[in-house]
Amino acid sequence: MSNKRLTVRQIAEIANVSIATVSRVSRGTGQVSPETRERVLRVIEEHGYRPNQLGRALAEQKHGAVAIVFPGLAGPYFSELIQGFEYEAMETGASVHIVGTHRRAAADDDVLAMSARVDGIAVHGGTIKEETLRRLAADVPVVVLAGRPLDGIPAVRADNSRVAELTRHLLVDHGYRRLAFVGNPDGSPDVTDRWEAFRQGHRDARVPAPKTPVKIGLQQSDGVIAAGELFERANPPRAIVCANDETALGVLIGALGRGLKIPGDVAITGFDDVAMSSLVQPGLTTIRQPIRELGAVTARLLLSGLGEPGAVMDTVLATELVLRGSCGCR
Amino acid sequence: MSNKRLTVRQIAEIANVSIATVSRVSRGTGQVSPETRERVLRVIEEHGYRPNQLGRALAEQKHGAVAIVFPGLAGPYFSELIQGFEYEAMETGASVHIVGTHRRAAADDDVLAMSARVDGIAVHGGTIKEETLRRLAADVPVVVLAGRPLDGIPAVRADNSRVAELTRHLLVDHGYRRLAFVGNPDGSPDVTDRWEAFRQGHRDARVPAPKTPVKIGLQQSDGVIAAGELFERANPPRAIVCANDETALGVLIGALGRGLKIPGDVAITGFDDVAMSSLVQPGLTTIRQPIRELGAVTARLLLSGLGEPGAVMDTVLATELVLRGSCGCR
DNA sequence: TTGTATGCGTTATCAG
DNA sequence: CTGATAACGCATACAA
Repeated sequence: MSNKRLTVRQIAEIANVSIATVSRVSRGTGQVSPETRERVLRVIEEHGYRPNQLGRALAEQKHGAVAIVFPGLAGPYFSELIQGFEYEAMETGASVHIVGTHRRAAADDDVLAMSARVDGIAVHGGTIKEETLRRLAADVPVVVLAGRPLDGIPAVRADNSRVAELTRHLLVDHGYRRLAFVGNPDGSPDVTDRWEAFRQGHRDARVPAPKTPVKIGLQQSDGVIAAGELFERANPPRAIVCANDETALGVLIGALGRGLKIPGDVAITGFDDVAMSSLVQPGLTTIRQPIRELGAVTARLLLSGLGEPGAVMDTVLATELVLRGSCGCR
Repeated sequence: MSNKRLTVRQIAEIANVSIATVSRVSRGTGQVSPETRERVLRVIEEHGYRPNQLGRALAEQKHGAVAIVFPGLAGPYFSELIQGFEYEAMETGASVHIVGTHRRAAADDDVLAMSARVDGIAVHGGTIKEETLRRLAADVPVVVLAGRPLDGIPAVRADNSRVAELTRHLLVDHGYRRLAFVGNPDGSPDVTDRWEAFRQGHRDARVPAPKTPVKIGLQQSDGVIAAGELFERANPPRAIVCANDETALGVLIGALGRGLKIPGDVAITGFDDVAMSSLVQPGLTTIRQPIRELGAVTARLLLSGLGEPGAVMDTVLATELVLRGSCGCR
């Protein structure tokens, strides 16, 4: 186990060339005569030589790695996001550190420490304090993912304002009253935007909006818990707008478990359009955001060398309203 | 942005000492006189000096990082597993690379490339070929997570055999016949073990077992799809044993959506005991495995320097049968 | 086209 | 207790 690998020097000696030539051959840069290249290549192949990442990193003054920071990893949203990010990063040969803060106390310090190990960091909105974000950006290139630009830090996000359109659809097209919003705006820029759009939709339709959202997390289990609260009310809501599909599915499961009819007794909508949303009965009305693309764009931005004047500071990706059965359509 | 950090040399110059002394002070090793230490410490503090990770890594000949390789990141199972692993790794100051293979073609190569960047790799069962695993283990310490030991490679896993007990419970205590197993044994050691235990349970109860499982993935959406297939059969199963909770929840949602009664029309069981399982109506009967602990034990093993003679080759963590409403209990 | 020599930032050894 | 100095493995400007 753990055989000692050979170094440039040893390969150079065996192939009877200088270490410079070995380096040139192994990384394909500079001019090398065909015969020499052939010979060196054979030795490299034969001994399974691969340049030591540590030495290379030090010489090149770069880690060849980037990091992406999340609140947690649960659910298909993060999975998709990471896939998009990871794939794009791999393309350029960079490896990816994934940091889940899991609302740990030391999370901010961990992220700061991470800055010493990577060439850039993507930070998901709502994971670390703004102050920490600023300090981080002083050490290393940073992109905010699913949040707003801050000072010189660029952001990549989806168009959450479409929730206003969805809300208007429920109020006007279906004529529902007594809507509820499920999701906690505190600490999540996405949820904040969606809650605001929910209220905007009410204003557009000239219907008074609820004063407070049902503050709860973004996982499916949170949705079940929210359902428990909402359906026990004396005057339960006619329609429930959830901050994401996961909670919407949780609410839907809670409703189904109570024998409620959807959308007959209650309409439910989400945000994301994850795989489950088109599979449940009835299908979940939601807003599709290009999650994978979000991750990919973030990675590209991070790896394209930020900070030049005239750089893109805010990238907002389009979203799309997807009408299925759970809102009352069809 | 990206201010250039100071080096040992500059700190040494400012503090009027040698770089050796700065190193000693900054890492707290060796003997330094109180006055000198004080002075150097002040300079370090003042200039916010932190040793460059690249230089340190090269000098110490270690990366200070470990990796954990997964098939995908979807679902609470992986989230929990990673949390357990990450927390334990952070304790020792190591950072964590998370690699999702996402059934990519180049996954094996990516994992191999990863070996040049870390001090150890935990590989989840069913992610890469055995051959790749062996080559990997030649380069770097490896632990198999949720799989079986291979050659010299140790494994950490949960006791899947308890599925036999669960199966027996359904067959004997509840007297169900026509059970189905949902999950694809190919490529997942855990599912293989559970499928085998399912058959063992039938043998124990002297009931003929189904010849084939419903081969499908481990996500909730796969469960919904499985439900579609199972409930369309001319002779649908009386009880469904799922390879994990996610698929079980998917099946349950599919059943609920069709208006089926659980457990009246069909009993459903899972494996894992994720948060959702105690929240759905009826509660999901399942087998609890200590997911977080699984991750933690793996990290500890990986960081404790493997490979000595007499090392632990196989760690099997206990699981527990959790009876709720979905199997017919209560 | 090829080789020599230097730098990258630390840690660690060995004299003093 | 402190300081020179040698690794660590690679990339690259500069010479030949």
